[in-house]
Amino acid sequence: MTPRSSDAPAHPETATEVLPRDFFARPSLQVAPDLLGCVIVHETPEGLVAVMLTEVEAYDGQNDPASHSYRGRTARNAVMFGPPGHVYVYFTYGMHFCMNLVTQPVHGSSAVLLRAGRVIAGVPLATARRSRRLARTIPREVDLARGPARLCEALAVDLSHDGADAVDPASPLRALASATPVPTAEISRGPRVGISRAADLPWRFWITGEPTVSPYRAYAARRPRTKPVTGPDREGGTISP
DNA sequence: CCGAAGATTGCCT
DNA sequence: GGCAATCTTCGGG
Repeated sequence: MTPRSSDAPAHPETATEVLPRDFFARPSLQVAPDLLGCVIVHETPEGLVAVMLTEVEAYDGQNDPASHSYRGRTARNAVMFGPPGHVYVYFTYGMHFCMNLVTQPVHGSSAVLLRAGRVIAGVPLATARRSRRLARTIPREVDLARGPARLCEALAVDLSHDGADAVDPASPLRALASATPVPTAEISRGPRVGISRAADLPWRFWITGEPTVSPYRAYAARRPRTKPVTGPDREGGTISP
């Protein structure tokens, strides 16, 4: 790890220790609100980015129709069937990553989706990462990790991190305890965002009034894609590889 | 095998 | 507010 000349933390907001594995060895509905105020740190050759979690969602495995593991184990969701404290990352919409932290496998597999956070270290790096994708928008600081795919991009988390152990102190990607726990009175809860099944369950938790919390969007079915061209082949011939 | 949905986001009207 | 982008994964035929 990084050598320090004294015991004084160089960055107070990133000096807390990793959460104990037991923290995650509980049902998702208990872990989720407790994750608010906790910090995800990712150290890469580019530098360090830390995000304080402000919005999360609980998924309850095979007891939850909205969970990726509802219908059992597959190659994609295998990590959720493993030990708690590990990272489950999935790829969606052909372009986005979302990250979860695995919890107690009471119902076969469970996890908490990290929906949003506030970047508390490495703002310039997070801004640079986000800016790469944006053609006509300059990201505001509060938007850097506002939404699950943005959070992953700000932290440079992708499929290569699927299965990473977030409670290993030596891991570049770690989940740290909250320096100042969020009082229960400041936590709001409501329905999860963008899911079609079990859409009414209030399993989304966020810090009340936090500007980094993503806007709620109800599930909206996408209309069928325009059908492939049927008609004569305009190329009129074969195309050599 | 193939069709369709998807724990989203950004940009345009 | 609407819709395209973009492709993996899953489940049904």
